[in-house]
Amino acid sequence: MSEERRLDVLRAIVEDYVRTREPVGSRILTERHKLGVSPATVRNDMAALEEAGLIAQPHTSAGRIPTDKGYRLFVDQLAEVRPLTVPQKRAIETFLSEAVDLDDVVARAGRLIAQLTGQVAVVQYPSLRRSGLRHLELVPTAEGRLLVVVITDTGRVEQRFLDVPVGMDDGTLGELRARFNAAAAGHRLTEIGHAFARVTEAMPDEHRALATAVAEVVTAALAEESEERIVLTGQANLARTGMRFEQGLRPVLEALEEQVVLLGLLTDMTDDAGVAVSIGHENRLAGLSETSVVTSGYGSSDGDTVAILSSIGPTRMDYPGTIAAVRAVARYLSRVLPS
Amino acid sequence: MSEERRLDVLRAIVEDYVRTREPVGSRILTERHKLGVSPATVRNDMAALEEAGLIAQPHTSAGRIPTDKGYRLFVDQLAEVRPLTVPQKRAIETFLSEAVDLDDVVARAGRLIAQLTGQVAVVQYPSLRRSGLRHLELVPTAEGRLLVVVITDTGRVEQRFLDVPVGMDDGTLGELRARFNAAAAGHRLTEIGHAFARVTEAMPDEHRALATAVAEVVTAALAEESEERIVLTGQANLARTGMRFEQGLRPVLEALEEQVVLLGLLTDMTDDAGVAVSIGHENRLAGLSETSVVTSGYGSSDGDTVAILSSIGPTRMDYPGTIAAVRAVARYLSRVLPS
DNA sequence: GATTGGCACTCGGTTGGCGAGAGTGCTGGA
DNA sequence: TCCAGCACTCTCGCCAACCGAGTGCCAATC
Repeated sequence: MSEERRLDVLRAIVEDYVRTREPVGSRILTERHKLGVSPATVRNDMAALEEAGLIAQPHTSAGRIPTDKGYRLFVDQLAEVRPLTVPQKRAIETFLSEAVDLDDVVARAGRLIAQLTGQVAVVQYPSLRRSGLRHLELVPTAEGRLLVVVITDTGRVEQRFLDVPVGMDDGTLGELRARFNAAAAGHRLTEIGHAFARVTEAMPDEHRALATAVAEVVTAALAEESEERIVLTGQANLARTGMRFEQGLRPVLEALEEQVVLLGLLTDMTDDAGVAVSIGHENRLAGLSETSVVTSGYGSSDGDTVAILSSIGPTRMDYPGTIAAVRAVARYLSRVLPS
Repeated sequence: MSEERRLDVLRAIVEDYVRTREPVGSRILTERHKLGVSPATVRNDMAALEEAGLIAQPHTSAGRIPTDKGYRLFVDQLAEVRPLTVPQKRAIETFLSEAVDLDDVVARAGRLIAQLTGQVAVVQYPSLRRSGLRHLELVPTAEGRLLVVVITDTGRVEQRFLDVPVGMDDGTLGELRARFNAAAAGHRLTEIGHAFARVTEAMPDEHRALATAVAEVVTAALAEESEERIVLTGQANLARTGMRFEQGLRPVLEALEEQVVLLGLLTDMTDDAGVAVSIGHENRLAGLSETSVVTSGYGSSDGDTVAILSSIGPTRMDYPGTIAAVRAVARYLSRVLPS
């Protein structure tokens, strides 16, 4: 009993099931794939594969479908890389380069992945970690409310509201802004705290509280780690024919709305710059136990993974195609994004 | 045949159908509502209502369900306002006031509406129209790429990428930034164009092109009308039991992803500061023909509608409750947002 | 020993028929 | 104008029977 042929059978099962979405039996298998053996032989192999936990049958007298473990083996050893077509690549490049600002780049990347894979795309924004302060702006809004705008040297912009005690005037604000900006110029995050402290100390007593509050907000914004935003695209794809889940769409949609948890899942998965795949129950999120997640970090110039983009679909997904799409978009993204 | 009772019957049908989600017949109607007449009489009224196109029966020998026209009449004349409970109001207030920045306010408003109505919330961001320039920042990113950050005096922040010819240095950028900021100070949008023109003219020849490009991007960003972003929340609610649509979720999800069209729908609907309801086929979007949209603008201090928030659910929705929720959140939002 | 053909068995899905229940429209009487 | 009664219609759920696909096993063959 050839071990190699058994894997051929597994590959055939996965490919057929992904395509037809129906349990595949021994007869059809021999008809559609040139295995060179009879159905009976395939049946024996199938029995062995089932013994190994790689395939299962939904009920007696139905064909076999791959288990999570089966998909795992397929992805790790059996799947062949299927590069995108040249037109596809070109489309990615032009579409991304037309982006008008940072948010737009991210949104477009999401749309690309959703389109290419026919699934849901999840893109996680660059985080602020290790950012320096480029500029600080203070904008009074409603009474007693101040909008603090922080621009980092990586090009990220953060906004924060601040409740301020009454009795501040434009002049004070202008002075405060000028001093903070001067103090922060060229400093890294770690040093900004000290620089700001010196500024607040130098302020006249009546404005000290305000200055401290602003300093706090700014450093908090810079240090904030959870300030990673998530963008979802292509949720309509969930309703496409063939996206049927045993448990229905509900757990999936709910899981996708749990942005914080989702974020954790993505960051945990993405080990380095490569593409990672998490299959079915491998996902910690219960709602995603019928789905697989394909992620890739896109790195900054210094090799660190600053953000993640991914595609989520049923475990019965086209893994080679999805992996190729995610990887391609990630690569182009690394090129376009600010270092 | 009393006209008044006929409307009572319609109201009873709408309320019952919304609650039970099942066609309602004459017998049950007389049992659950104190109409003071017999089923037979109700049947006559029902026949009249059906004649008027206000109700319909899915098939013979089934109860009646309201038509779009029936819902319209219900909303316009029959529905009683049902104010939120005090705890609900308090929850809205605290939750919104905890927002940390502008994006957060919008996100929280969406979550509130989704939660309160159990439907999908759509929030449209403030547009930039008529904004003045507060500050301009230029951040070099990847080679040949410049990030232009525009902060308006309404507290909105916009980012744009700009491809620049090689051969610019930090000094030039700094000077450019300083000059533009000085030129824009205190000017309204209409005047900024002229101010910028003077700046570019005054620049040395070798930097004139760069200056012109920046000026263009900034004015474009300020003038941009389509720069209205949309945030969706609570899509998981679509999968809740009882959100069944004849045509399935697909057209709905697809319509929700068509952000541009959706935006058009919302802006068309929202006439002024009040709450507007669009029912079923009244929506121009075919995908939303089984849904109703409840919108409210939230206004700036000068009374203009700057943005819109809305709740989308099946035509068979709890109109009084949804209207109350949307209106309440809109009101609190107007209070918190920058003028 | 691996492979194969044959065969009995299992089981899910489909079809068709039947009865119950709900609701209507209509008619005649109060 | 309202109401009670009655015949009619249609959907839904249920049950039984049937069909087909697929399996597992066994004995024969290469």
